[in-house]
Amino acid sequence: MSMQDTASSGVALWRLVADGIERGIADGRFAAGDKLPGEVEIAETYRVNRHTVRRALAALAERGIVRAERGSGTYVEAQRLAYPLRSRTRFSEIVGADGREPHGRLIEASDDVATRELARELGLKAGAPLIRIEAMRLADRTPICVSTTWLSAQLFPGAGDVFAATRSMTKLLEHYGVRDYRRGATRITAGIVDAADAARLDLALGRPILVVDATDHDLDGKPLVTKHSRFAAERVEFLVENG
Amino acid sequence: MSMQDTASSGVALWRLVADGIERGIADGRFAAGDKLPGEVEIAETYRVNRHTVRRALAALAERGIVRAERGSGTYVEAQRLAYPLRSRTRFSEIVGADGREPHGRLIEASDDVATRELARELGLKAGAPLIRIEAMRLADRTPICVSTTWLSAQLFPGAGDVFAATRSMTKLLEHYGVRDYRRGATRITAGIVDAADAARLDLALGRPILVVDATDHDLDGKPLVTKHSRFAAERVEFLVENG
DNA sequence: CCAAGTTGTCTATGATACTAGACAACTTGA
DNA sequence: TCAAGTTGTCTAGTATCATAGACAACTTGG
Repeated sequence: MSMQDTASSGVALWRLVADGIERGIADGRFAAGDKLPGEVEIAETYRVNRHTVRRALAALAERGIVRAERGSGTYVEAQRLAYPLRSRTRFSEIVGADGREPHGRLIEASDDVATRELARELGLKAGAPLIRIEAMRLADRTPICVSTTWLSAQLFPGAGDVFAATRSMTKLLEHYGVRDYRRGATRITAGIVDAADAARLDLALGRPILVVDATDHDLDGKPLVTKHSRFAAERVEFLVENG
Repeated sequence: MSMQDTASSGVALWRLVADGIERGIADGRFAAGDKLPGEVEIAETYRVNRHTVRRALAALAERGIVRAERGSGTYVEAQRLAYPLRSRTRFSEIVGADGREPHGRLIEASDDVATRELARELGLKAGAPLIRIEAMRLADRTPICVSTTWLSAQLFPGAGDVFAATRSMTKLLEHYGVRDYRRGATRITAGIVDAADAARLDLALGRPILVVDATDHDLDGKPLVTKHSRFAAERVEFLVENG
């Protein structure tokens, strides 16, 4: 990359610096509100030009993770999104309650057939036609999670197009006459982001994710959709209420 | 990166292609000796210029993973290094037996103090002075593992310098009069490569590693060194003899 | 031998990445 | 008020990244 590199790795220097700083924030070395070291000092620790540091900080500022104040310093903005797990969980409401702006984005919609596990979750027979929606959710400009959602193709024909238009699962269900729904049991595990999700979540390489599997039901308890979501672990914390 | 990218990710296109191909090899989609698709076909599947594919293949060839034959095609060279786990395990012998050239490289040597666990492994008291050696091992030009080795600073004064000169743990021990040694119990687990090791192992992002913890003893059973090694899982397979 | 398909090499162009130095604009604390 | 430290902006030069097209050199199968 730079002149000094003996062999280019294919990863830009500014990205390495940005990942390093983001990691420092994720690890708690820099807390929300903290002042980062000066650009010159960061440049010295990473042994790069100050402009390269500025590129890295600009990328972080673009995502709302840090905020530069001229003459004063650069400060950490990032805060983990508090994500309460209740039976009535709406992404847009959670993000809005945090004072941030929710966004949805469709990655891909395709036809699929139910595996035995999916069929059990959705109360269908194995092999039943499904619609698979791959989507992404952001708070302000920071990607929060990628999720794969399956719905019955018979109950929700053309669901992919509806989601593309509304970019909201709640509105999609409304479109088919579902006025309210509840989340059933939620399974949470952890893992490491794979290459595809890393690119989508704009996540530093090799970082942990929270994996959430859940099925939403209507008020009669009939399964509507089942989801497999991957959250950037460093950008969210799940809150489980006791009692 | 490219003109078509809306936002540059900081990772070069050729690196994404190279990682994709290496992943294909690691996953077994391309076996050793197989012919890869033609450069034009690869360029189409990744939607990049043929020259970008050539850059990716050159990087893989540089590491001995593929081999190009003019007029014919590009073939997979990579083969997992068979790594027998015996009480008498010498990296250089294993690699040599595979017809490849072993290399050692010192990353860092520093002073350290024994944690309770390290002290127990080495038969010392907690807080005892240690020397910590961070080293890397390669077969031909492919990195195989990164390992952290701890030795007693009292038994092996200046061990860091000796390792830097000899680049071999066996020779280091010989330097202090240890003629032979045996490996004790070996603990194997798996994990995901962290950012630092990923860079050192030149490993595609988010890939699994084999984690090996072991302590070497002299012939009287006295602990000499204890190691924490991280192997690129896709480049090695451990062989455990039964009986 | 020939045609098709492969890798190797060349030239060319434009966009990015990184470094370097200088100075402006601003904040903070003494 | 002033000096020191901070971020913001500008110009400039070199190297890398990626694309594009053309053709050479070679292998393979018929």
